Amino acid sequence: MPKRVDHDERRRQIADALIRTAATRGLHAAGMREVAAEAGVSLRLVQYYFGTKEELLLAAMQQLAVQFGARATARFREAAGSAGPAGPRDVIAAILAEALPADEDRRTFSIVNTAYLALSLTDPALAIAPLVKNSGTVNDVVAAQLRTAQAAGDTPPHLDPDLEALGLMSMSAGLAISVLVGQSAIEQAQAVIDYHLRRLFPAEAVSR
Amino acid sequence: MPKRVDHDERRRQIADALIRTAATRGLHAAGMREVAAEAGVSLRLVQYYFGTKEELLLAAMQQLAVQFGARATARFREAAGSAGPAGPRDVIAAILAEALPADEDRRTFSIVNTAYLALSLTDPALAIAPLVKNSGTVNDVVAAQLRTAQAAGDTPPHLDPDLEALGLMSMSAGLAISVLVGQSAIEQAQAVIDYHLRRLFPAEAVSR
DNA sequence: TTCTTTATGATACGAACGTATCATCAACGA
DNA sequence: TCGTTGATGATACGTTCGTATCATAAAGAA
Repeated sequence: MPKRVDHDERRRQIADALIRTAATRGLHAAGMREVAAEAGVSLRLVQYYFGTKEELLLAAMQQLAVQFGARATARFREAAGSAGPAGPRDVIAAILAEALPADEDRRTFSIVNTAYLALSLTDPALAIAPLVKNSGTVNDVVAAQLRTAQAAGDTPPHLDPDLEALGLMSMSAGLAISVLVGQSAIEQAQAVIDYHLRRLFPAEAVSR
Repeated sequence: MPKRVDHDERRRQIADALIRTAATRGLHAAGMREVAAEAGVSLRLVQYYFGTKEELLLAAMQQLAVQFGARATARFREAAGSAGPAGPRDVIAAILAEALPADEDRRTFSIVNTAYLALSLTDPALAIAPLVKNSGTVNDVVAAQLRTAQAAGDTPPHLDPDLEALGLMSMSAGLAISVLVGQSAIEQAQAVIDYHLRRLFPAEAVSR
């Protein structure tokens, strides 16, 4: 076999170029030619790894979800530090903070994620199922963490974990958009998040 | 003067056709030809009333905001009924309920509004300013109503009106998207809204 | 009637897009 | 060395889009 090349790595590079382009010029404006130029490869190669644009869009969407999960995990692992495993509050706080456009990378994620969301609402080719599944999984994780916290006595037992999880994640998504359009500052968004975290975990102090 | 025709009314009809088309096939896919067909007029007439597509997009965006305001106003006027003027809770509940895709009309609004939001993030031609201004105005109204309720003793004084208003509106927007993608049911979204309304107005009972 | 406005029809142009099709070159394992 | 695979280049096809340009018909106030 000649010329060993990591196909998955190449696909990731090209998908990253799409995400970068979509963050600045829009998802619909990110054409095959522009993605190729952003990735530093030829148009022919983009066609080589992704036969169709739809295939490229789907791959980039999935990659976006993977990146988010990895970053959130890394964040609450770091938050826990050497103090044993990460507690429910650390996990939830990490997920919520990761969804806010605090820096350039997360801003890119929020923009492209919003673009995919809007596109999925009307474009049947872009399956809405995986997007919902990813978001639903995060939702379930938050709800499970709340139940754990309730069992430990850190969260008031009268709260509905599923409803609170849905409310938290929805608020986080809404706050991200609010910050993106410049309607509110990132500090305000984080303040709202912190306020509701204090409401859900009244016994513990606010970290950071 | 020959042939009296209400220009504003015609523009409204065409803009409505754009909104209807954008709700089903997407905002970027809503071309001049398709809008003309949806409105039942010729392509030439669309060009006649809106010289540019950008002009049409801006007009439809503004119309979307006007429709939302009118519907929210009508809703809390009806909620108040003959029992004098509408209270702060009625106003806030009406705004939040109006933002949820409970029926076909409101679903259309949510879809197209989300599409505009995503498009504004990357398209400089579509001024983000009016969109932020509209959303910011609603935010201020909610905050003002909260302050009024605090003065009347219906809302706990330790709450920050601005932060609560931002959180409420953001959560409402996030819930709308959650319902649109089918992640959560409209009843769940309304339950989350009701829960937070009870938190903000603990003395009053839940209406409807 | 006459003139201006409203509206339609039939195209046409240039640009951009996704996609496809040639040939060609470099690299590396067998 | 040889053959397979990765990668590039140039280019072309068909479609769709926004926009522009003709001419023309209907309708109502002056």
